[in-house]
Amino acid sequence: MSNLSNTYDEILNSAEKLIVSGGYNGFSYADIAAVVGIRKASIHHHFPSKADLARALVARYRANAVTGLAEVESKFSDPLELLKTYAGFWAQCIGDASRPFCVCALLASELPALPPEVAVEVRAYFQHLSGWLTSVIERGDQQGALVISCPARVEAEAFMATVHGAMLSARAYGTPAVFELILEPSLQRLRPR
Amino acid sequence: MSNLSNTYDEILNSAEKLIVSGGYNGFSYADIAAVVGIRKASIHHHFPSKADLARALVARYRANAVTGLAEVESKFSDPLELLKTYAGFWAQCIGDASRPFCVCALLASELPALPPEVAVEVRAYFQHLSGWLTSVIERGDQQGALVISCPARVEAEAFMATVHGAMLSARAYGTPAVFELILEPSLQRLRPR
DNA sequence: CAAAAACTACCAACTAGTAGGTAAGGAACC
DNA sequence: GGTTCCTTACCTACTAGTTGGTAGTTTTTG
Repeated sequence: MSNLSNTYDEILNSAEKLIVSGGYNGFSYADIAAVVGIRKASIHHHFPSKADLARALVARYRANAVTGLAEVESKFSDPLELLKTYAGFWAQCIGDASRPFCVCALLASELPALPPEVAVEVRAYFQHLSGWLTSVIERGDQQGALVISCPARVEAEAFMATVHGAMLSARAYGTPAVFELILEPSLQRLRPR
Repeated sequence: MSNLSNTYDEILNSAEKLIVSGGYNGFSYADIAAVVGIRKASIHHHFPSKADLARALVARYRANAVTGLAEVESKFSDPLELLKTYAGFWAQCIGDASRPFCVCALLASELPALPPEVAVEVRAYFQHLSGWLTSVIERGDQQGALVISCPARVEAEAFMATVHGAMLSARAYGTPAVFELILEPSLQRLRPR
């Protein structure tokens, strides 16, 4: 019986918003307390240290990604459709500003300054995502549903990098549309003629 | 008569190192003071506020990029060689850990939390780099020295995004080699057969 | 000398984190 | 049914240390 609006999750939700906009050092217990409507000390009850909070946050984020990707895979079987859906998810998140950046992409950029237990979670996210993309692309290649020009693993790493770089550009320019602009040719290249 | 080891530049140099590892909120005047060997207050003599320091830092970074790209362009005329040199520059920086990340790519990720005057500089860096890449690719296309599959501007944005995303992946995995792994097919695709 | 660049000595605000207390809700026991 | 006991979740009040920034003074230097 998980409560939809329990304090634990509300803390993680507001921390996620804050972290997405300013990174690990860009939020404080005081910030979260103000948003959630409790006192600073009460956050320590749920998350003894800031590193605990961030670790839990990234772990939840990663778990959601794992189930999310699995769900997409159960809905579509065409590999190109899978990649399009993944890219489309972010295009929408960035477009409507509901989730304008990937938590793990942001944290990866400041990885050397992160508590080790958080860094481990971030790395695991990258590994899972790249693994998923590799398997999709590999299958697409075998089925002839995708045209690849280098090993599936490399194609997958390049695709993931393009997605993250496109996020960065969209944020830098302040124009969400540039994300789709960049992704379009990447997807086009994989389409069989 | 610019002094090679004046305090002003030393402050910027150490700030750059610190910012590259932990972002805008990942460094403090105290950190810089410890590295440079002066007192905190002396930094305020050169840079009244932290935003001033960061703005000056990114402005210098951007100016170096502008002259650096112009220099590369005066050494090579082949468009593909130019792109390879740019990518190779970062491959080396990441490989020998001398400059493991682009200051502006990092700051772009936390753009919403940046002082506006810093954000402006970051945006200008992106615009210049993407403009340079566009002109190189456009020329390559006209000369037949490059094979492009979408408008030069789009190709340029995609190339820049790939570079930044590859940086992120190299940092996330902790393996510099992944940067070159990702860039290689991007360059290969542009090569005429 | 005068300007530049450093210094000492502060400050208020904020940082993560701690100590100790209170109120509410069950479960266990008689 | 009432009492005891433990747990959860919050609170107030505090700590030690850090943050960016200021005022005023001394040293260095062209």
